Amino acid sequence: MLLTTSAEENYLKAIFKISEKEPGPVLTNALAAAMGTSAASATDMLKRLSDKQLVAYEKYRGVTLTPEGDRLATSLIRKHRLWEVFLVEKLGFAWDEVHDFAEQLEHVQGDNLTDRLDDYLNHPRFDPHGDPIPDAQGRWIRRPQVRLTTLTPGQKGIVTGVDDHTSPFLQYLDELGIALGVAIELLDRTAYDQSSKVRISGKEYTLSEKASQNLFLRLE
Amino acid sequence: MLLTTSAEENYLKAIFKISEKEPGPVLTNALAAAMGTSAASATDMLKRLSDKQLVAYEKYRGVTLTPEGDRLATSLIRKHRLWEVFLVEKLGFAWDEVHDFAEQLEHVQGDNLTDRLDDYLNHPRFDPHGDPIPDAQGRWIRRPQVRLTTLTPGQKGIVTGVDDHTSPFLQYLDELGIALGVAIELLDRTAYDQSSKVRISGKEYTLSEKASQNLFLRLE
DNA sequence: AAATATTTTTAGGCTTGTCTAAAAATAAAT
DNA sequence: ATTTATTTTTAGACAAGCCTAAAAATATTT
Repeated sequence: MLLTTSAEENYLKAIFKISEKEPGPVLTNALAAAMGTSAASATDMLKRLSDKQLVAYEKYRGVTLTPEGDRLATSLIRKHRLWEVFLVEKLGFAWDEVHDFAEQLEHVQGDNLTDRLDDYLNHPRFDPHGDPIPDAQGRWIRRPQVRLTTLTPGQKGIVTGVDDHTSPFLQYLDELGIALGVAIELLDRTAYDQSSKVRISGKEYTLSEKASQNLFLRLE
Repeated sequence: MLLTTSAEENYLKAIFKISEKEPGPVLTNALAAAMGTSAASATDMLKRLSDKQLVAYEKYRGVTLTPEGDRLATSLIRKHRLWEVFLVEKLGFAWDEVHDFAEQLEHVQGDNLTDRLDDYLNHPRFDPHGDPIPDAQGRWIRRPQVRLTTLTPGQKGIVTGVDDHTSPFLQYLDELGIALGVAIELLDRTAYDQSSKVRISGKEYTLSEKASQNLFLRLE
């Protein structure tokens, strides 16, 4: 069994998430930016993670996760998302309040806690933001979903996720009545600023390009 | 708002617990022993806690909690015990499995988490080991309870708590069918080794003085 | 009251994780 | 192909939390 600190785990998660978006090795600067630290600190940590065989790191060439590092990062995401489900479903927090708690809870160590939590929550497959929760074997469910910006006027979709987990965005969605499972019809796209005219349960709204970019939908 | 690290919080809790048992200021060696660190490390930490006004520390004279330190320690014990209730009641862990998890969970920071957890658990007043859970205002419920070693033969009691939270003891109690709420009658005390002959739901057992010492009962 | 024993603190070091500034390597541009 | 710009690494520092060994303070004996 391998011991990891919270700091190491956070770096692993960041490497995982950057790798998801961009192919190829993760560069030091990108990692430092994601972690809110200096490039020097990132280099430092990469050496430690490399010593622990959690990443494959080549000087000046960037870093990738080893199978073990990938397994660990996946497990952290699983834990984070399961705790988010707990906080929303059981403790009644709003979807914009749970991130910081989950960020701490995901580092709690010990046998079986995650799987028991998973059982207790009835094996949820998506977290309160619509993100998939890997199962105990690290398997992911990928749903076909597209950004609102890719729809053509007249198309309809069901909200399945968000690509911005910050409070201001989530609270803005709350105000508009946008939540997971809500149906949205794209009425028109304004040529000037690419904003979206949409219909949500009968009412019409205008969403900026930025907001539209951060909304994932399953097409009807 | 005051920021504390997990290490600081653990020292505060240790000071609180030693203060509960012995009157007067807590001495450096006692604290170091409780924390499993050296006296030098304890001195080091006492300076930090003193700077943060969480303890009143006088060189060579020992340490006491300030009102703020007491408030914080109480809150940590509240959090620890609420999480233990969660782990046992909701996740189905045994009473000997939850300590290490709760030790980590008690350090999770953020507004309202504890009170929401308390609501969700229906404001339990005792944890799975029978220890009282302070309320949101830091008020304690003290129950009249005595050790099995103080009973005279013929007296009966209901198990209300344990004074040893380690797995070996708790599992031993499981084997004997001793749990919170179970009735025990002291039949006899062996003069030679002070062991207790007891009756538990019809069956007779012998408990060592050590085990008897660690069992709390409410007299019938 | 002086000597001895115990407790506590100080001094100096180590690791983790951070920083800034300088050096080195790589990439881009002329 | 050199120069210039960018990225990355190294070097040296610092705080938190721990250590051991030595010094200082307090307590106990004689």
